[in-house]
Parts: sequence; C-alpha cells; structure tokens
Amino acid sequence: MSFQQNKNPTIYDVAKRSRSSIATVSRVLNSPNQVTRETRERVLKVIDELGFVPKAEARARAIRGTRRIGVLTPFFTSPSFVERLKGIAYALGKTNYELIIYTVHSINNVSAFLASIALSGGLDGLIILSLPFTEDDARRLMEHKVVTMVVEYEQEYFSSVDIDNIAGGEIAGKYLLEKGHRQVGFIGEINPPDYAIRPALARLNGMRNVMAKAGIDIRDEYIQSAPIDPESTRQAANKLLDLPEPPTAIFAAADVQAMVLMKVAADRGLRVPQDLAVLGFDGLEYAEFMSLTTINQSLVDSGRIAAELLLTQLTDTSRSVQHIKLPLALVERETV
Amino acid sequence: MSFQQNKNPTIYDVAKRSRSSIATVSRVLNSPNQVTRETRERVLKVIDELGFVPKAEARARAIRGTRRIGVLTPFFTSPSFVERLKGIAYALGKTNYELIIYTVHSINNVSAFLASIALSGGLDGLIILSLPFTEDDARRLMEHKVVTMVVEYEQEYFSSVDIDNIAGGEIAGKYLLEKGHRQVGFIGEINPPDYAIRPALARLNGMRNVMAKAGIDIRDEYIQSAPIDPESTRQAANKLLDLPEPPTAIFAAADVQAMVLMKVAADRGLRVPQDLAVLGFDGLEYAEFMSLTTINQSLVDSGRIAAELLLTQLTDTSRSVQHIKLPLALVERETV
DNA sequence: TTGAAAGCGCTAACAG
DNA sequence: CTGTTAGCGCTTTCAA
Repeated sequence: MSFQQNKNPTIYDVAKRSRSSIATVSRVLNSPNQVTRETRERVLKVIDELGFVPKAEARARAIRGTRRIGVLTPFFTSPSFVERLKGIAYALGKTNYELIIYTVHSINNVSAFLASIALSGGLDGLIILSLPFTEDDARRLMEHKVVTMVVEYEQEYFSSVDIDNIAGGEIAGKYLLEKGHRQVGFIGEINPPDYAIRPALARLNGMRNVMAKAGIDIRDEYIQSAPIDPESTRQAANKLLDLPEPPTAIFAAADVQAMVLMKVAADRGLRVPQDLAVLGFDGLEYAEFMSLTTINQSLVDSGRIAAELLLTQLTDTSRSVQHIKLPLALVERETV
Repeated sequence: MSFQQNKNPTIYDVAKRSRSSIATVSRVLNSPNQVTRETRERVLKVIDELGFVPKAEARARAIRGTRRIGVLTPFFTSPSFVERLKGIAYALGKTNYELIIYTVHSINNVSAFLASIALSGGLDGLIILSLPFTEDDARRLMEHKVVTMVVEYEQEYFSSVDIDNIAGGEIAGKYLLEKGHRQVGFIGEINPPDYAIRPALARLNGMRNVMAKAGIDIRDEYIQSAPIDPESTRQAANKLLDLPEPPTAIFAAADVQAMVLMKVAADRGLRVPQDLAVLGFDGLEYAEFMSLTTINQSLVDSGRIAAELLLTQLTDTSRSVQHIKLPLALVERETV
C-alpha cells in the first residue's frame, strides 16, 4: 500500500480513511464492545495500516520510561563549567538517565528557570552549577520532588560538592611566599552583586591571611577585580603591570585569567617567571600546554561526583544531605 | 474569602486568582524569561498556594511534537565539540526547546544510540556532531520523523553544516610556502578506521596539493598520525622533532594538537617560530592566549547555524535538505 | 510584556 | 450502534 502517511496519524486520519467518525475510532480504542465487529475490524485495519499510536499514550510512555536529570549552568562563559559538565556527562553516560542542559545567561533569571524546572520540568534530579538560588526556589524543588545537587556552593537545603576556597588562597599565598615574592598581585572576579557566588573573593582572602601572617599587607592597587572574559582580564592585567612598582607575582583566581595574563606579559616583553610569576587556579588541561603553575581543583571530578551522589540519592531516598569538599593540589610547573 | 480550591486547580484557576491570563501562566511555566519578574512572582505565589501541578497529558496534547532537541556528540574529547555545543545551546536558549545531550564514547555504538533515539527518544530534532552513521540509521530517523542535522560531515540524507577541509589544508600550505617553508610536517588524526569521519586527512591532502603544485613532495616521515589526546600528540611531535632533519614548520590539524606541539618545542628549547613554525586549525579561543597562528573554522557558529537551520526545518516542513559550507579564515599571530 | 482566541488530539454526552 | 459537538487543560499565534 502506498498510502504511507507522512504525518503522524491522528484519529481524524483513521476516521476519514475508515469512513467512520473520530468518536467511533475513539470507541474501538477505549470501549471496543460498543462497536460492531465489522466497524471495529474496519477501523483496526486502518489503524494498523497507518501505524497509528495515540499521541498522549506515546508521550506518557516515553516520559514514564525515561528518567531525566537536568543541569542548570551559566552559559559556558568559563571553561570550568565545561569541565564540570564533562564529569557529569561521564557519570550519567553509564546510566540510562537522560541529560538535559539548561543554560542561564543572566543570574537574574535563575529563579525563573528553577521555578519552571520544578513545576513543569519533569526531572528526577537536578544539578545546579555555581548559581545562587532563593529559599523559595529550593522549597519548590523539594515540593516537586526534584532531587537537587549543588556544585561550587554550599547551602543548607541540598547536597553539594565544592572546595575550600580560602584554603586554596592560602596554598597560593604560601607558595608565592616560599618562592620569595613579597609584592603579590591578584586578578579575579571579586566585585559582583552580593547575591552571586564568588569563590574568587575567598581565594583572595586565603592569600591575604597567609600574607598577613608573614607581616605582608597586600596593597589595594595590587588587587584587580575582573570578570572571567579575556578583555576584562586583559585590562586588569595591564593595570597591574602599568603600576610604577608592579607586583613580582600575580595570582589569578582562574586559569583562563592566568593565561590572558601570560599573554599580556609576553606582549610586554616580560619573561615569566623571571620578570613576573604567574599562578593560576583550576587545573584546566590547557594549563599544562602553557606550563602554567596552578592549583588544581579537580573540576571534572566535581561534576562526576555530583552526578554520582545524585544518582545514589535518587535510588536510596533515605540518604540525607551531605556536603563534599574536594581536595586541592598545587601543580608546580614553570610560571612561578 | 478563602478560595482554597479543593479540586485539582488548572491554569484557569491560577490565572483568575493571580489576575493574569492563562497565557501568562503558561509562560511562567514554560518560557519563564518572557515574563516580568513581578508578574512571574505573583503567578508563582498563586501556583504555590493552590498547589497547582500542570497536567502532563494536557500539555502533551497541546504541544505539537515534543519540544525536545537532542545532540549526539562524541564524549568531549576535543574542545571543538564543546565550541559547537556552545553554539547549539546559544541558539536553543532563545526557544523553549529542551536540549538533550547524548555522549557517545565509542564510534561503535553510534548506531545503537541512533536506533534508540529514533525509536524511543521522543525527539523533534537531532543534531549529530562529527559522527558517522549508516543508511539504516538514517532511514529509521526519517521514518520516526526526527528532523536531523549533521555537523562536520556531508551526506545525502540530512542537512549539514561543515567546512571545506581540503581548502583549509590549501590555505595552510599556501601560507607556509609564503613564509618560506619547504620542509613541512603534519600532525593529525588521519589514520582511523575507514568508517570514521576524518577531516584531518582532507586537510593534509589540501596542503599536499598546494605543495605538489610548488614542486614540493612532503616526505612520508614528516606526516604523523595522532589522535587528538595530548599524549599521542606529544609522541607524534617528538617523532617529528627527533628526525635527523626535522621539518621547519608543522601544520597541526587541530589547535589542541598545535598547543601540545608548542609545549614540546618549548621543552626542547626550540623557539617558535624561529626554530619551528607551528600552524594550527580550528580557531579556539585558547589559541589566542598562546598567540597561535591558526585557521579559524567558526566552531561556535557551526553549532548555532545547525540549530537554527534545524529550528526552521521544524516549523517549515517543506524546507528541503541543504548543505552549508562555513568560511575559513587564516588568523595570523605569532607562531608562523 | 501581556491577553484574547484559536487550536492541539482526544473523550464523552447527546441525539439520532 | 454511530456521528455531532462540546469540552478537557494547556500552548501558541496574533494584536494591542
């Protein structure tokens, strides 16, 4: 038969083709004994020919059958989100959970997303990457049984995976001190609206602690706030290096920023580390290509562990909230 | 008055009680950022009060299709997939399609994935990144009405977005020639199973063409096949540089490989470009940080365009298969 | 940004 | 028994 329908057939198609009405078709589907055998057979024949499947059922079946885990992430501005995503995808790849990505472009609509996700997202689980949310958002997620994990952020409602950023800053400070630096600069995203998550600030504070203990007060002009993007970072780097007495070492709160800084230094004819030491933070794979000394925070692992934890929480519903701190490790290479 | 609904509330109830319309309520549920914060909060408050939960079958009935778009991608081994994903996420972020990620770890189970996606994926559309598939896979996708787009690959069944890799190789060859190089090497993933997609080989061939025209025959030992991963690339780089008469320039078929190569060169005390010229391919953002000269293939755009094309094909079903070639551009920096 | 109104595919009440 | 028709609860143009 070359009557192959090109659209998904509906009961209207079946009705037309079987010369009956949609009501009759509906009946053979739902109350088959209210229909004469002839009619029923005629209709069924067409149903088979058309490969008709009631749409709602198909949908319900699909939904019921597949389990879904969502990830709410800032739009991939920084490679760190990608690394985390990689870990999540890796962990979920071994299961048959579906992975849904929601990218948020502005911190202002996190709540909007979360509400929508909770109410009509149909998710079993959700991982929130580095994004702050309100108490209402949390409550709604819980009420709608969306098991949630938070990464790079610790709060009371959900389990989380993150690091000790202050300790990270301390590692940085200690190392720079050890290497003989007394005039250390800082570049990082520390100057944002209050409600955002700012690990960079904690890292700076960690470094400050250590310096203070050594009797060193980091000068204000050595501290530059800059969003992660290359242009802002470049400007911050230039400000630091334009100083009459520039720092001898700069700690960048993110590896990408350290990389931009290295580029700026190179363009200025500065040798790294002789003229300027550069210390990064993150442990991106790219850092190795540039021989960047950095503090590794196991980004891929953070995603993997968050996903794994979510998975166990999904099966073992008794599991209670837990907060995981990932270890930090200095990776010595050639820029400090 | 206590309007406490005892029945299952509907969006009509929510609309009435929040003094908005059902359309607006629907929007806060599905397209949250098309609604002002005030309106959204007002509506959400009522939703919470009423304990409103949207009925899945009603929703299924009302939406045409499933509002789901999938992306089948190799597990993020190479940053190029991430860039493409970024473009896709960007384009989809403006719609209210859901973005489902399927990561394939081995080329051997592409077919399995595709079959499952076609049969029970419940997708409206699918974007296949850099992964080869069979005729059967294609047929099944078409039969199940999954509108499919292919990236980095051109074939007869579906629309595609890719580049002219031979032309890319020619650009590389011309440029190196122009810069005075006669002994050029190559590193890239050219030696894989037949059924895989190998743009790197085409790039090599493009370079070969140009060289041949200039009367230069690239020596066999100057051509190193290496998978994208750092270790393999490092080995290939070392082989090239260990040669009694090493090439004066190396074209790497991927920026990440070029970066590894630069690192290897630096470790050997080679100056780039004086002792060794390095030319990449891709146009990653990182390439800039390393001042890498490369050929930009607009990876982000490839994803964005694929998604946009898919979207129009989804609405305008009359649109026929089309194959888009993205432009290539040499980005001169400091490594050649 | 918002609301009115026209569907979506299907069920069920009502005539015939 | 069968067909007509009015919904079901939600989504999505289209104007305003």
